Amino acid sequence: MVLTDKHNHIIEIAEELFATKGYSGTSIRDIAKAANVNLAMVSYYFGSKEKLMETLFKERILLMQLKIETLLKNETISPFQKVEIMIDEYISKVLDKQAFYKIMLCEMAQRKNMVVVKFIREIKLNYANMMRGLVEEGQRKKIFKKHIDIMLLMNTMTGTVTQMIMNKEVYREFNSLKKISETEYDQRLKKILGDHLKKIFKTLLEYES
Amino acid sequence: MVLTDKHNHIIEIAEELFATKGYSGTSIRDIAKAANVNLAMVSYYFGSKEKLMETLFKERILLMQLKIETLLKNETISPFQKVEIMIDEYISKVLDKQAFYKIMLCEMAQRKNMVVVKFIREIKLNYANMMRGLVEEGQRKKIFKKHIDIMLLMNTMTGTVTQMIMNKEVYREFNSLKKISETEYDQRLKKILGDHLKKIFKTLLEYES
DNA sequence: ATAAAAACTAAACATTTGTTTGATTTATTC
DNA sequence: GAATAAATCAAACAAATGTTTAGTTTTTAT
Repeated sequence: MVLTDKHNHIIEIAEELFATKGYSGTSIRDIAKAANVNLAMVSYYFGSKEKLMETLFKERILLMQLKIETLLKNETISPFQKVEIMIDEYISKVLDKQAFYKIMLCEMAQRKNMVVVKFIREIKLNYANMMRGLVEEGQRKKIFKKHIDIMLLMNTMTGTVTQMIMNKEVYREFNSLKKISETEYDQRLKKILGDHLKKIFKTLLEYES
Repeated sequence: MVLTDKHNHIIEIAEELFATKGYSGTSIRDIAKAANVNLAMVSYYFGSKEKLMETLFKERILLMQLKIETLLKNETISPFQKVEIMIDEYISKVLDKQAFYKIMLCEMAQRKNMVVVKFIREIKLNYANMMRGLVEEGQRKKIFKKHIDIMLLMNTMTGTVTQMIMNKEVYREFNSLKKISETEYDQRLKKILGDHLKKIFKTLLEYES
């Protein structure tokens, strides 16, 4: 299925609405109105609401994949530096596609659409396998500890980032950051999260020196 | 509003359905059928679907509050031991009410019902303030570092636990734990999460010795 | 320029939705 | 035990839902 500009436009609108109102809470009429297209066009383009959701996931999944094959082979960078790069890349991706991440989170809880569940599984395994590659390299070089629970580590990363995005308002209020703009806050968040997660990963991965 | 056994029964059924199908994805007919009561009874008892959701939150919020006032005053326990107790208590609560946590997570993303949003804010602030009490004690006693980002720390805790619950299947497959039962897995999870989070909190809170 | 295909539209379709009604049964009160 | 209140029920209600239809306009290909 080749996606035109119109396809992508509808997908983007749907993404925003699904994130804020949920999949079931968003009607095709909502999407059509917000996207400024005729009601029938959504079914015409995607077949059904369900298929629209699946297409959305199929599209976004590509953007979400961590691509660090070349990074893995690079011998001039230390294993932990690679981990740091991976963390930064992950944070950037999520901050860039916050709406999609919210949808993914809800769909993870409510395993209703099996196609979607499969996609999420795919992302999770991609992350974990990527991480496994990095960890094993560090272990071979005797820099990283043995017996690392890779997926637990990944879940600390994804969970922390997710919670910080979901709890923006409370965080900003708790830390008196109400004044700064959303984009400036996101910029700060990137740094805060990066530093925080790198510190955690360092202590859990590297041998004490 | 005094809740009878019938109220609580409907709430429990609704909790399970909301968690697996989402609020909008669950109809009053679904709830009535699963709870084995007449369709009209749900509106009769709670007024509306929305009010049912709000009652559910009002009920669960009480169970979720971390109660460590007495713990805080206890002078025979070290600050970090108190943190450990708080972590364990949190994990127990979440594992005990997984369905509710899933609902909370989705409602956090889709801030549709303002009453619910207010309740979630309340929980978050309760956690953060509790933690602040613990951290400040440790800082006064020169055991904990200065400049702790309390809510970031809390979000690492809540996020890690949430992700481990949401990704059970993937985690079990990735670690070849398909054989063991759900309850046995939850038991293991409790220990794994506890150890993991305590290690993280230790390095982020305490001065290196 | 014309025929065929694709894009688009308004209207209609059958279900499903949350909620209410009005009647009936059960429980409580005096 | 009669009167009142509460609980329960089947049925009905209007509104909203996803999808389809049948007709129109626009684009493409020859």
